[in-house]
Amino acid sequence: MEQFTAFSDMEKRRLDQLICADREIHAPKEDIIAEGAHSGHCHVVLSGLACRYKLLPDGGRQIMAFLIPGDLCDAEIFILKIMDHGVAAITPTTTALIPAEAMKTLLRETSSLGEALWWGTMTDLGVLRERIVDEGRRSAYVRIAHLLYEMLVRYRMVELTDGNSFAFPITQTDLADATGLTPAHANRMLQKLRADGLIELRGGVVTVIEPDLLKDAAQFSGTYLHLDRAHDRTSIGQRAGDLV
Amino acid sequence: MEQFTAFSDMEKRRLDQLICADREIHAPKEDIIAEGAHSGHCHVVLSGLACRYKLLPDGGRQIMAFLIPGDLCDAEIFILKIMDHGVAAITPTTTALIPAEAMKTLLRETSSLGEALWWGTMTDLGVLRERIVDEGRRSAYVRIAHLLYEMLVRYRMVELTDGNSFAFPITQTDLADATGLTPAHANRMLQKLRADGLIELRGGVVTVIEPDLLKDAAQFSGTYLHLDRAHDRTSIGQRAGDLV
DNA sequence: CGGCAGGTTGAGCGGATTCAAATACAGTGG
DNA sequence: CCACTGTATTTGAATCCGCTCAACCTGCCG
Repeated sequence: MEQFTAFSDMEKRRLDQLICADREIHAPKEDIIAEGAHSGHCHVVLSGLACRYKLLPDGGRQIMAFLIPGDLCDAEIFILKIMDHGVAAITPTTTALIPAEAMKTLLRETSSLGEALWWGTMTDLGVLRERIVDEGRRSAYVRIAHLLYEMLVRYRMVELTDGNSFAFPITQTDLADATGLTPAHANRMLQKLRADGLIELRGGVVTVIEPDLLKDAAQFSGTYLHLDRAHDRTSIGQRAGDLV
Repeated sequence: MEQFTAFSDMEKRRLDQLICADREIHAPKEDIIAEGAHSGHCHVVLSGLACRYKLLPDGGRQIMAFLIPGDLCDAEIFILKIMDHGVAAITPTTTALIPAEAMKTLLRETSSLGEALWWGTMTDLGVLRERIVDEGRRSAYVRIAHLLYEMLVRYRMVELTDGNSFAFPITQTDLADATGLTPAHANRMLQKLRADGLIELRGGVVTVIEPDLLKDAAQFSGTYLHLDRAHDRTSIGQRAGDLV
């Protein structure tokens, strides 16, 4: 959230306080929030990797978003009765629980935090729209490239990259579920990306060998991530803004 | 927005006041807001039909959402610098302009309106996620059925249906751009829907002949529209909730 | 050592695309 | 009232991307 605006010390302290209060640890494949659930608190990912997903009548699964540290799992809990989708851990994941009440009052009191939450939600909308473009109009090869490049940018934002490498330990089945492909085809496209020398993929670590070429291959334009408001770009995760 | 919660008379008056202040009329194919733009006010659709879209380098177009009366075109204008996508009129469309300032102060003053805006945004997120499932995992036939059924429900919410008919004068090219298909194939699937006796389509008016069958064919589950909060369902557009 | 999950590979199929031409249709001006 | 024009819809045939479904391989863990 701090991408959007600088927080005052007091605001930071309040956030820390909320985050430290209560935590959960989730094992891989475990639901953090199930579809149809309504809990009294909000989950924030502190470490690990999770995903939003929906199951289909025919047994298929569609992953709609990956959640990395700093992401809010269920902002809708403020307002809506039930979750219209599930959130599951992919790797072991720790989350902080913030009471919905606390969140609501927080929004009323301070405007910085409220605006930051709006920014996060608006950015989520942008990411979803981009994914629709992906699945609607881009080829399998481009889709995978796009997903990987987007994850590189997002991991940079939270300073979880090592150069052009980042830990992204998803199975190819997950990748397929996220891109709307079959595992077999996702595999072939992944191989092509490697053969083209754009990326490397070993032991759950993605290394982008040619960021510029990958960006081109992905037809990536980062405006939808709205990093332009970053208050101090030089300090933000090795300048994620340079990638967009 | 009134789907979510009843407004007080004062709140209604304030809304009316804002909406009456300033208006725009847009011709078909005209941009209401262009990609990359940033205006100082928010657009609300009063009549007509518009769409969110993105253009692709290869000349293709992806429609990400249809906007019907009552929908907000550019909620992001509060927070974000620029639009990451465009909004264009499909039929002649009138919009009300609300100064971003007025909107911001409105949110701080009254909590009902603020929550309603959150509800609208959260619902938008849900609709986008459902579209991702659509394009990722559903066949062309199901996709078209789903889109049409969703529009039936949404038009009911704003009481713009006549029985199971509603005016939805989009071209098949638009339909194809929205579903991620080619016009030729969209046409064929549309014909199949008609041949199967599920819908009728004449002069820009969609008539759903067999709502239940269409819903099944669409694999539709309306939870993502979050109509459960409707404060007085019997009064809401011929009970749109009954369709979900 | 066996079991299992994930990754890789191949052959054949089919849904959706491409591209083209034919047809319907509404609006316009003669 | 009818040609004329441009746009939208319909149809056909060939092609291709991505799917299906199967077998096979690899590494890891008990």
